[in-house]
Amino acid sequence: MSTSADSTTRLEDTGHRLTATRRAVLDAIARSPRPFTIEELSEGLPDIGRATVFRTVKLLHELDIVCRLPLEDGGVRYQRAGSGEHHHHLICGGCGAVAEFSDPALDDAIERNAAAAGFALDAHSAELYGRCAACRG
Amino acid sequence: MSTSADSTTRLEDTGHRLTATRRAVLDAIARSPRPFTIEELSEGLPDIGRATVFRTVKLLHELDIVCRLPLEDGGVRYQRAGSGEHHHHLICGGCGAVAEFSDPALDDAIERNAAAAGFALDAHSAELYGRCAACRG
DNA sequence: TCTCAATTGCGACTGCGTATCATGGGGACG
DNA sequence: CGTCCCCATGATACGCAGTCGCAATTGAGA
Repeated sequence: MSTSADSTTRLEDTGHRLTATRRAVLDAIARSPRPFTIEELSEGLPDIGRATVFRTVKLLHELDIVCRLPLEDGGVRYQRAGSGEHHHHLICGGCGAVAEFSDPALDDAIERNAAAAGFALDAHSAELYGRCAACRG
Repeated sequence: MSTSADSTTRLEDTGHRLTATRRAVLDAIARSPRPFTIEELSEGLPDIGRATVFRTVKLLHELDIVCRLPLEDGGVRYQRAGSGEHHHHLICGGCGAVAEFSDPALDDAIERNAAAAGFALDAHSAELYGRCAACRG
C-alpha cells in the first residue's frame, strides 16, 4: 500500500523539493476516502492557491503517485495510485467508488489487436463504468 | 459503410428534424478525411453558429452517428462511426489516424473483471495509443 | 397553406486549467 | 550555522471548451 511517506521519498528521488505545501496536499489526498476533484481538494486546503493545487496534482500524476480517472460524463477525478503497478478502473456511477484491477488476459488482447493493426503501442486506457455491488438494489 | 444518407434517415427515424443546418454539418463530417475537433468543423462552416455545431455533434454522438475519441493529452476529437457496431480505437500519436477494431476476447475480459468485482456494467471504453505502421521510421 | 414545436444564432456566461511574475523558502555547499 | 541560488508558491489575469437563455426562424404534419 502506498503511503504518504513513500510519496515524499518519491518526490525527493526525482529531484523535486519537499515543501510544506506539497506535504499538505499529500496529506489531504491520503485522507481522501474517495476519488477527488481538484476543486474538492482545493476547498480542503484554503491556505493553498488553486493554481498550486493544479500544479501539484499534475506533478503527482506524472510521478504515478496519483492516477487520473476519466469519467463517463467527460469530467475527471483523481485517486491515490494503489500500487503503482499497471491497472485499470471500475468506476461506480452511483457512489463514485473506484476499484482497481489488472488482468493479463485483457492486456494481451490489447497488445494483440495493436500488433494486428501494425501499431507500436505507447499506452492504453480502459475504464469500466457501472454500478458497484452496494449500489445495486 | 455509413453514409450521409443513412445518417439523415437515422435522424428522422428518431424524431429529429432534418434541417439545412444539420445537412451541412453532416456533409462537412462526411468530407472530413480524419478525426476532427469541434473547432475545425466550425471553421469549415462559417455560416453556422458555434453553439449549434456543438449541439449537433452532441446529438449525432447520442445517435451513434459519430464517435468520441478521447486523446492521450485530454483533448477530444470526433469521427464518423464506421459501422455503428461496438468497437474500440487505435489512435496514432504521429498522424492522428484512427483505426477501429472489435475483439470479443477483449470484451469478454472486460465483462469477466466487472463480474468478479460485483459490478453491473453500463459501458466501457478502451483506447490504444501508439504509432501506426506508416509513422514508424 | 397554416400552425406550432423544434431548431438556430447570438452573446453572455461558467468552469477548468494555464501563463505571468514578483515573492518566499528548500536544501546543497562551504 | 550561514549564504545563496533556484525551485516553488500565490494572486490574478487570461484562454479555451462547452453551455445557457432567449428571440427569431423554419421544418413538416394536418
